[in-house]
Amino acid sequence: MRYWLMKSEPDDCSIDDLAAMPNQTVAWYGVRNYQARNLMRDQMKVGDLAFFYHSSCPEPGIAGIARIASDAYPDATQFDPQSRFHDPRSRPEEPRWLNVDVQLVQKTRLVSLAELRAAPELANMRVLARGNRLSITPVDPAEWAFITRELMHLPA
DNA sequence: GCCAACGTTGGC
DNA sequence: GCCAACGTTGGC
Repeated sequence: MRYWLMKSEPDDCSIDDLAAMPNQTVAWYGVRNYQARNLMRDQMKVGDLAFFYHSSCPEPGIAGIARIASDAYPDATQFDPQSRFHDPRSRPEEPRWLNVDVQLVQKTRLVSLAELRAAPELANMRVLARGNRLSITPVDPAEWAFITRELMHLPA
């Protein structure tokens, strides 16, 4: 089992939006970066856990925990001309973009980006690396354990 | 709104 | 295949 961090703009889909979805599950649509797509396609497995991260907002940080709830499958928005994620170069017989489904495990207190940066234990965390722009990054088990136990105060 | 950093595009 | 120009991300 692997751990992940997935960025979402709360204006688009916040942790509370996720909680309000049927089954508390949402398709992680809109990924238009090949590295992030490949991680979903090749590395993610149903049952993996992910930090749900709020980005591009007044208080960036981890807002909850989610579970990968499906394998990767074609992202419907790429074929929707009304969608801002529409990709006219993608063909239904050979879809370019994929998404997984993500299900809420629990909302947590907001662990801010500043807190993450301040922890020496997280110095090598991928999402904190200089210039990182990937919206989906792997999280080491030790980093996961540190954040959930020491910052979120969840039982091990 | 600024801007650093990185990804993508497209001419050659 | 190179690489300059352009677009996007995302914190501040």
